[in-house]
Amino acid sequence: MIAQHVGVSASAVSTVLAGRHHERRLAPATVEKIRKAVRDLGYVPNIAARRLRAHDPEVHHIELGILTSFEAPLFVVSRVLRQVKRMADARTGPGRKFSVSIAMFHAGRLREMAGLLNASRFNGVVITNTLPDDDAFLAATTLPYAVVVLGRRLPNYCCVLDTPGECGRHAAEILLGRGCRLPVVLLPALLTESTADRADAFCTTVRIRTGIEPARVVAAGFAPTNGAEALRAHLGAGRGCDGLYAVTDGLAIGAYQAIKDAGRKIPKDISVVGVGDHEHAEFFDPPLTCVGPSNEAIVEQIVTQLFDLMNRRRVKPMETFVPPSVVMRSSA
Amino acid sequence: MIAQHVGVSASAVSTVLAGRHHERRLAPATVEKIRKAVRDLGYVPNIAARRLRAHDPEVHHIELGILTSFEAPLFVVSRVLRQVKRMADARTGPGRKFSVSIAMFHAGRLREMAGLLNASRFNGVVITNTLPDDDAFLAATTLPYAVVVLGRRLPNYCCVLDTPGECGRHAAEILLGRGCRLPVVLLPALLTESTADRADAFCTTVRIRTGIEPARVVAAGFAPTNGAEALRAHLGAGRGCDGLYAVTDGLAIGAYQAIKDAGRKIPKDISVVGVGDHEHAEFFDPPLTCVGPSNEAIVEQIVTQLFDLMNRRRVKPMETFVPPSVVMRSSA
DNA sequence: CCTTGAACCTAAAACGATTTAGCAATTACG
DNA sequence: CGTAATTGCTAAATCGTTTTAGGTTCAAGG
Repeated sequence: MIAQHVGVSASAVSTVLAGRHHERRLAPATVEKIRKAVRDLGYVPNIAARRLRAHDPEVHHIELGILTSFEAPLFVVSRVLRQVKRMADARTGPGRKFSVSIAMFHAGRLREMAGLLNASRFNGVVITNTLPDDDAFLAATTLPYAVVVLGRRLPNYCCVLDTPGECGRHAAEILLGRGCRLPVVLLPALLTESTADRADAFCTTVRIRTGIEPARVVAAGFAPTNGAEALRAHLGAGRGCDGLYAVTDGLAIGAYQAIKDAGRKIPKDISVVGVGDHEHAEFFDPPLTCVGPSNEAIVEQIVTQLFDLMNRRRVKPMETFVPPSVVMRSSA
Repeated sequence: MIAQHVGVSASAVSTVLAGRHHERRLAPATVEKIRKAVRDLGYVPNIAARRLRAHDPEVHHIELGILTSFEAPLFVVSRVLRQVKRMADARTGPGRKFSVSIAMFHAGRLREMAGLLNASRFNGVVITNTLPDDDAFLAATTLPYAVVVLGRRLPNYCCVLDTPGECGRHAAEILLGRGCRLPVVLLPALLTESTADRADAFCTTVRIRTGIEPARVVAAGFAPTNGAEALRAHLGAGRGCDGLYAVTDGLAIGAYQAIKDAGRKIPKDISVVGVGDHEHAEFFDPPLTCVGPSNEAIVEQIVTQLFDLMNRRRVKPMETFVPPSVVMRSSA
């Protein structure tokens, strides 16, 4: 304990910090001295020690984390969280409690997250929204606890992701089915593995079916503004578009605005297909047709695997592919 | 350690669980025996103990949490998180690291969150989206660490919230200013302190200015569907509406749909004012005029106060009122 | 002067994991 | 056969806090 360097006491500090100096009859002068020392030294109690000391040996505390990057939207993450919490609640009892939390890392800097390597923060984690650097880090070190990776393929972990190539293919088929001749794909500059896969599969499918190479409109980021800007530039330059696949719903929102501003109608002039990663895709105007991860199925898989790993009912890494869900609404 | 009850070993278990049995030359038979015991007993390592042991005494680890209810949307929460993280990063150095995470509680059951009372989970927290039960709990026990409460008034904590009455008043003035004669407020059945305040202030202002009592349309929940349903019923019953204040953007989204389905135009037939708690209010069609918490200002206040509390530069509870931000867009 | 009680503070154990140093038994080597 | 090396494991220290039991000093009461 730092404070005894200055003051003359040891466990009195604890008493003061807990605000129990009255019942323990510490002299007001001592209390003040301790408070001052605490303030001057910028003392920060060690949470791990407190927790170790405070916990009831009869009850096991299980710590679960959902790890995502700061930059990513929280829609899917929050669904995972709710499902994890549901399963945790079902398994909670006397002698068994869970804490579930969301922890964030700067995209590409997962390795810097404290307690990840030495297993001193979580009993189990779901990791998602990683960038290639993070994937490399994960691939290089097998974390010694329950880990499920969402949306990436890593040989040393349990991975859940939508069937590669399927999203893009379905999206292409929907647009071609509506008779589109000038399909366009709207994608962010910084590609994650899944967005890249969607765009590539889309282009490949269109090329194979029609011989046309779809235009790739690149947005500066994931935000609606970025999507609007990029598509506005494309339409403004007079380059054709009668069908749009936005690899992220955020981009689709922006695209809607650009399309409407250009005086075009959805879906009459331009059909739009999104991905379904936005909470309110159903309430866009018109409601957004989506081809994308089947969130319920994916979340279900993730959580099942996480708990299986923790119970050591499953030990080998495996890849689980979940076929995409197709939700036809009126935008295409 | 549980496993030595069964096996014959003590710290060998640790070795096996860390996967270091090769470098420590444990006999394969022993390893298997330990693995089996671990599996059979459902052993869960104690995170607090690991962390206490693992941490470098030279570096202080500060744990910050954003506590919100499962039921609430994460938009504002994620903004708080990002700002907290930014300030934490600025203060990080050798000898000083931060972890920031979001932890959720079931609305009304904050008291059940582990480690809250005995300060064994966080060095500082921001608490938001509480229900009256949670508020009562907080008011009854002063948590002995840095706490900032967002959106509620509690005498024993630092509270940050938008100026009471202002949001509803501004919203009313905007709608009346557009000449609305039949103002309506759309609100959820389960009222939080802030939504109730918005609705009440709105009604009061309208009544004072015009003598009219606005219709209160009550939605079953916070989701767009709830808003759409409620407003559809209202419009369907032939009850008038030429101006709408939705106390939550989720409800506004639903309202948009109901209004459009009824063949009415926004803002020509019905002006709509929202709150600005949705990430993409700007991209609604038409863009949503918002009167609501000035998120930047509030987040700024929260985070400043949190760090001040942790440094003990501020000790007394205080209420901070942030005037609402008004963002005029085309929906009203 | 001795006893008692109050006031104020401290020593030490405990929480559960990891790791270092080292012990005991066996095998290899000269 | 004696010594050294290897194999396979354990005892004990350690991390930082809280709490229990108890110690010391001083004043009051007899």
